[in-house]
Amino acid sequence: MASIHGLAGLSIGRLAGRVGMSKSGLFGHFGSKQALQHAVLEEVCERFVVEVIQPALTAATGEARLRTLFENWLAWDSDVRPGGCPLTAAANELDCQPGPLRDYIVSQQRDWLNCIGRILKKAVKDGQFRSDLDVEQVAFEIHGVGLAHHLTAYLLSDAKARQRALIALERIIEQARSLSIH
Amino acid sequence: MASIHGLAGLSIGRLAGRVGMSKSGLFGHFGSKQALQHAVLEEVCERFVVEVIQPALTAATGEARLRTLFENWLAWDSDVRPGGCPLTAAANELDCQPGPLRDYIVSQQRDWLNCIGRILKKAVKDGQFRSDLDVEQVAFEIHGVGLAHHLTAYLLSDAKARQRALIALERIIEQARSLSIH
DNA sequence: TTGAATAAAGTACGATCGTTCGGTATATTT
DNA sequence: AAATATACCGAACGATCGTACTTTATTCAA
Repeated sequence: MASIHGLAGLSIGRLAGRVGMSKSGLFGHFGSKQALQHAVLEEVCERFVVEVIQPALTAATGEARLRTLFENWLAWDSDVRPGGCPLTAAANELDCQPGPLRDYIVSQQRDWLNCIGRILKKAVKDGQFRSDLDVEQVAFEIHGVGLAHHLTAYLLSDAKARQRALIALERIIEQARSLSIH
Repeated sequence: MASIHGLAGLSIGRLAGRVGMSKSGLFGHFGSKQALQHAVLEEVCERFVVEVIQPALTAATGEARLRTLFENWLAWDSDVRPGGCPLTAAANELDCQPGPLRDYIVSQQRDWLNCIGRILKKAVKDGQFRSDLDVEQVAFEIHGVGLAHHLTAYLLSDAKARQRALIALERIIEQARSLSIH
């Protein structure tokens, strides 16, 4: 519900109806709407770690791990959830609404970029990627590919979204591998 | 208001208060909330064309035009509007809510990608970019860089967002210029 | 000068929002 | 067995939502 209607559109009454409870019965478990929203975000983040990050950490390091992580991300984004990644939706919804919810999303977003960054650094250390690679820059670009995938798949309903995203990643990897041209 | 609180959070009462009118007085001009939301989107699109696309069409064609378009886009995204590009926000908000509003956003988004695509094609025809360039793929990637810029600037409040986006564009251009490596 | 059209305001409606309160089962502890 | 905590419900609150109806100014054409 949060991924479709947004965190603000996730109303307690409708949610209670969906799970077969009364409004006040559901409300009692959280105490406030903001606490419910926070709980939703925490739950989604936990699942994200389990479904996207952890399986990638068991894969080989460096380039292969990066590829696995990215493919897991695409699968996560287009899998069961009817509205696409709820974190991307929340990030866009809250990007200019200060408060604890936004703070939480910001920290999670930073963690995500750092996660990509760490994998890239390992690939540099292992000599797969060139030594002068701007890791944060590449993480920024990979993140952008994921966002484009989200919109292309869900807004434009374009079946080629996944393929486009994979090609874009390969292009980024290829350029991270080769020596810089000046 | 739409860029901060979303199109759903743009309430007629609050908007009327902001412009110093009564709720019903403002309502009379539109007839329904959906018509108001549609009018907002149309107004934003019109401004987007005037501020981003049109000035780029007067610049030189091909690569230079692409650069100008992209820089105009970044400026538009980070300029006056307190919540960043309202179209990106609306696209994310409506991506899974069928209806005329979503249809409108979809068509505008397609126009935008086609606009980028046409400029790329001209650059290919002029020999600036390689002849076997996958134009739609590059448009996809450029779009992704813009989305990453939006989130990096507004959610992460990262001052380097603009620089990151410009570097990413240069990388894409560089790769569109060189011959493909197989 | 009269009449029609328009713009704005005021009021009110039913719905839904988040939230509070009081009561009633069911579990758990003592 | 008694006491206590927990889970849930129904009802209600004040606020706000989008929308409709009525009325009062203002503008403009006949």
